[in-house]
Amino acid sequence: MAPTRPSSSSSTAPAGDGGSSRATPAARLRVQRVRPAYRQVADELRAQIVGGSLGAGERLPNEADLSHAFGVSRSTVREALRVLASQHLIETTRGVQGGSFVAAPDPSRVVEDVGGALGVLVMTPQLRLHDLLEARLMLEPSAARLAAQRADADTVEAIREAAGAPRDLRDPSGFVGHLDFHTTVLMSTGNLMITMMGQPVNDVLRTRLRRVGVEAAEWDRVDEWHRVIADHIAAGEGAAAEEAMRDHLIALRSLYERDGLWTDGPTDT
Amino acid sequence: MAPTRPSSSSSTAPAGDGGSSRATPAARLRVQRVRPAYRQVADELRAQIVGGSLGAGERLPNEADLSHAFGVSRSTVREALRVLASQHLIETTRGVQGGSFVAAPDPSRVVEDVGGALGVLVMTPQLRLHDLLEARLMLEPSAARLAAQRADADTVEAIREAAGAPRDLRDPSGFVGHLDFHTTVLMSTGNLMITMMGQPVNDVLRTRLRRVGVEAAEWDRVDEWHRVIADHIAAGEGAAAEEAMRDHLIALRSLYERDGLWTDGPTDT
DNA sequence: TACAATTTGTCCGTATGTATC
DNA sequence: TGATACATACGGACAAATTGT
Repeated sequence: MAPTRPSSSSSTAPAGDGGSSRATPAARLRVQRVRPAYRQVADELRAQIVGGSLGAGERLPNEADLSHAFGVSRSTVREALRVLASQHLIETTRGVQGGSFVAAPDPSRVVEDVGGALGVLVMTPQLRLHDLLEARLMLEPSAARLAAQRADADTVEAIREAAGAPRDLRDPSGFVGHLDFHTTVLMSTGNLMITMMGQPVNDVLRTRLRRVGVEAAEWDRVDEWHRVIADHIAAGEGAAAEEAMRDHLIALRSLYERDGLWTDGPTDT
Repeated sequence: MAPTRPSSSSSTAPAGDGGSSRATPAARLRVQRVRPAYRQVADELRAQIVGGSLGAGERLPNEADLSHAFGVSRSTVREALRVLASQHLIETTRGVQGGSFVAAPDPSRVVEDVGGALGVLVMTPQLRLHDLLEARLMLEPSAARLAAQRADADTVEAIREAAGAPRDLRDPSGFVGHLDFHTTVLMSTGNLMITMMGQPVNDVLRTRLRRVGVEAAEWDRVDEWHRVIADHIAAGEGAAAEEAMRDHLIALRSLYERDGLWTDGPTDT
């Protein structure tokens, strides 16, 4: 609470009073560019949020009060709030009872953001399809082993459902169902960090990979592999599950890396 | 180019013209909350960027033109631009020749963002220290094996330097140097995706973990382990590097999980 | 059902800082 | 030394959404 001014130790001369007196000649050396006011406000509020001074669910002062407290205009406060909102640190609603509230940490939003960032990075010289598949090949076999060691009745059922759900291969949801098996395995480790590592890759593959050119028989083999892996996990056979997942991903990799499996943009094509 | 209006098919009645005519009674059922104009503008521009319609380095129209093109005010455009800038999709500079430019995809920014998001997630019931260490234990041994298989002269030198750099244990930079070895191993895989998976964890451990209570002799053993791993990687002994890294991380885990190694906030305490 | 209160959303006009030429 | 073109910031006003009376 009680937000402090962004800079300006003098209380009689609010920072950013339309036009102010900053512009000291020392700044001409371009040692460092002044950070805009909206950034300073955003940084200050972010520090209060991540520092625990503002707890999850807590309500921020309204925009008018914030603008007065920071000595900036309401427009500037709003730009700062937009930054925080786009980082999922606050959520804003309208109306009486509305306002800006500190958002609860949400892993799924992190996964979404990373997936989005991956979408613009992938297919550049820096990040190729092969890198994604190789990274997945590093994580998911170990995840399958861990899942086998820890699976209880509920997770086993979820994995079996993800592996065995019947689907029409011509239906787009079929492809989604396919990768949802891998997602389920990640989550079955009971380790959120492992899910957050692996899921963005799966998301990018799901949204940017074409299904054209893949024979139905190949998809049947994918299904069969999933069932085998699910059986190993259900039986608690960690080493076997790891091996089966590795073999499966290697086969998938050669399937994916055939030409024409990529789209330029999202799946709309 | 040629951005379209956010909604409002009628060209004679710009959306958000101070007061407008929307407010159809059908909306009273709260089927869906209307998205604010700044959000629609941001989404439209984002679609143009990720869709390739606006290439990296390309310049967006200035704020006045954008406000005219979208039929909204400059303030609304600015809020949209703040959202895109905070997602590292654009960069804005002032002055003539300035403006908003489509940013080049930058993996390091993704790593920073994920690290920041991890910082607010960690130490909640959803994500514990043990999860981070376990996830690292899954990734880095395999990464060490891959690094050994691929290391050329330059990367070997970098790894040796990260492992053998002398440091004062009482100096904070010593701790940084310690985890930089693990970062170097990740990067030595030549696979950016693996680095992006593992580095945020290392960042969080570096910024939020205390060094107090750790004996100097234990740090010496950490150094020794790093040297052993570096030797295996330099010799191209993948299996040995993987084993050594695994043993090292297991030992580190028991070291980290002792009481009192966590700080509530960033390292300032 | 109607009305009031509160808060965000959006607009406009204006002024200033900043970088380039 | 200007002149230009851009982002940055201000302040005030009104519209829209939500909740309560």
